[in-house]
Amino acid sequence: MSAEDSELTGVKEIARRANVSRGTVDRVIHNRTGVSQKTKDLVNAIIKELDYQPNIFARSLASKKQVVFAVLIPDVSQETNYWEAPLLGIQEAGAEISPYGITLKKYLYDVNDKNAFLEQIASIDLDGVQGVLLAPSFIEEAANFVKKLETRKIPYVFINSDIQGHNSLSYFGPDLYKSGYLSAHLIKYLVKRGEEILIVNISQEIDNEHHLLRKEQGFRNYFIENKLENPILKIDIKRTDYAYVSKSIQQVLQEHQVAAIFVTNSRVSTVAKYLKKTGDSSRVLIGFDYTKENLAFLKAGDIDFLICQKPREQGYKGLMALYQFVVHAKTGEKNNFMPIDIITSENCDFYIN
Amino acid sequence: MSAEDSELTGVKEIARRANVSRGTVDRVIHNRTGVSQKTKDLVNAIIKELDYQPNIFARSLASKKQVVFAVLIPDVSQETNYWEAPLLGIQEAGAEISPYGITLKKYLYDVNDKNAFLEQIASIDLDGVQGVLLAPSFIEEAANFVKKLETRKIPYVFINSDIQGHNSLSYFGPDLYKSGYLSAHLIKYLVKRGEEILIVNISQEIDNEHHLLRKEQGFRNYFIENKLENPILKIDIKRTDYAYVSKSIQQVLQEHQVAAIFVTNSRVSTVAKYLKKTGDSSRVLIGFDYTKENLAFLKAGDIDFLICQKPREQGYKGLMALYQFVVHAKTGEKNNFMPIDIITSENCDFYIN
DNA sequence: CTGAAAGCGCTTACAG
DNA sequence: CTGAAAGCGCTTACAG
Repeated sequence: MSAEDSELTGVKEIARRANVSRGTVDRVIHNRTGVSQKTKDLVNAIIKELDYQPNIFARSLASKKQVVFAVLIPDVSQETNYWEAPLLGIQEAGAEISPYGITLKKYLYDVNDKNAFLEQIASIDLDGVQGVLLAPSFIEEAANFVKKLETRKIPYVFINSDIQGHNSLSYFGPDLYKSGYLSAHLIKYLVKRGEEILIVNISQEIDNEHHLLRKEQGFRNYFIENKLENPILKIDIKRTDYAYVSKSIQQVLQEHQVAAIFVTNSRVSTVAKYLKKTGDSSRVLIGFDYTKENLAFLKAGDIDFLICQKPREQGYKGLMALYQFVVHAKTGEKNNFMPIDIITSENCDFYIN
Repeated sequence: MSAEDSELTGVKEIARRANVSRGTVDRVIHNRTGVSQKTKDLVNAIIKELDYQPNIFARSLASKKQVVFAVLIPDVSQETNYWEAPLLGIQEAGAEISPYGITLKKYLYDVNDKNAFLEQIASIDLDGVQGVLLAPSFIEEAANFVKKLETRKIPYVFINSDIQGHNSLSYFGPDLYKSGYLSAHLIKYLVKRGEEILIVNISQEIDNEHHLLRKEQGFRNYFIENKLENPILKIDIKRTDYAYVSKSIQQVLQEHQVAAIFVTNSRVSTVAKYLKKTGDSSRVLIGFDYTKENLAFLKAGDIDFLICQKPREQGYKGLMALYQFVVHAKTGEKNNFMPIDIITSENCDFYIN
């Protein structure tokens, strides 16, 4: 029995059937050069017929090659500790898979500095990298980078936001459209008929394909689909410092009677800070992310709702997906949208990323 | 360099230093019999000195032994599909670790039938089991079982609820006290001063150490700590069928002016069904778990809040903890309390276990 | 383009 | 109580 079983599987059996050596089978399996097309075809046919699954224990034992994954995400900044959470998830997954010979190389960049992003990309030595986990903060630049990865056949996974039309292994992050849509749903409960609503995009990078705009679109479409007639204003603020943001907000609020403000990212704390200063807390304020700044304003009642989308889990699952693919040749779902958690001052103490 | 490195590690090096064979080192590592105390001590000292970490690839390649985990949880019943979620998480983790030679054996029991629980326990062949994941639904019986596991040195992990004072490897589930506490916090917002509140425990098993009582305690303590003067009634219903539950509820509601009802488990749908039938929707109703029955009543407005505690994740993480310990000798946190998610009709469509 | 042999770091019989 | 040898299923050099 067991002798029979063992004959029916493994490189040895493939070699026996193909009448070649195990070395040659190995060459075919790993797509190495130096095998005649004829032998290659034969071996591949047998591999298929046997539904051969390599023994990953034997493989990693024999090949002392280390698998290296590059991680390209924003650094924690003074303005926000948002990226602490994905990094934590990445480190958690990294610790879990380190016994299998996987090493991480981290490339952290300033989310407000496109050049820093490009510099980090340039500093990655792709020769030694079997996979990349990245947050494509700068869309055009990230798109160029992943094109390079594709030609080199290096798999990559997006977290936090994705770039549509690219061939990533998978994506772990919000369904941007839906989070905007849900925000609108929440705000609907809190404004009266006809009251004005303000959408605020705060980012140095706002262009046609930016992901904030996909949230905005979801938000607007909720009102359209539900035939709600509240006027929707919007303002794009292209600097993130408090002075600039507060001035911009002040201006709009002077000119309009705004009942609710929807900030499309974690910068909501900057707006909250301004509103708190004016002492006017009559407006509803909704934004994103469980950062420590936002949390303080949420607890103080200056922010009404925070929408969170499992930043830790994005990092954890993103890296695991890369591992499953590279080491076990397993592919999961391509798009993995995180749940949309609604955090209020009531449940915030119990929230876990 | 590399020759030097390889000399400094592994069984081979330990054997060399101890002046014994690799076989003997192996015997010591696995605590097998047939080694003199002197040799044992010497080898152990060297293992410690070298901080020896076995190569799990080589180990599983050489030892064709399969690792088996037993999973002992309730079956999905007609009354509730709650246990679908933990099972899903367990299967997910099972698929992830199956390449490492881990097999699961599932023992599902009827949550209303203590004998079924005992029968399943009896049918587990502990000789072939390296770890157990269990939900200790029947406390005394489960306690006896884990005592047996302890004498046999088989590690076990609790999910969903734990038994205090036992030496489980870890626990993944709610902080029962806190979920009761948070429920009280929510209800506080929804009742007026002095209005009566009803606590409902529905379970065939309600005794002094039952976990529903820990929720009740958290609930009561919130009111005490915050010096709220709402009268709190409570009723223990020891059968789970609709006819019996509805009659019990009817009786209390006839005698008391109840403004809010807190059901301490997923049976809240049974209460919702009754209230819906009476056509009286003036009372606030809070309960637990994202079952399909509860969800329907939540959407219809018959249940106001559901508290959920990541049932899928409990299963997933519980099994992974067992794996990490048995295969990698890694121990994590002992108590892993799940976040307390508040589900309303607004966000229920976006909830993920 | 291909094969034969050694080796990865363990465990498993078997022999004494 | 202990050791020498073979083997797990792959990959890696080396030789031709």
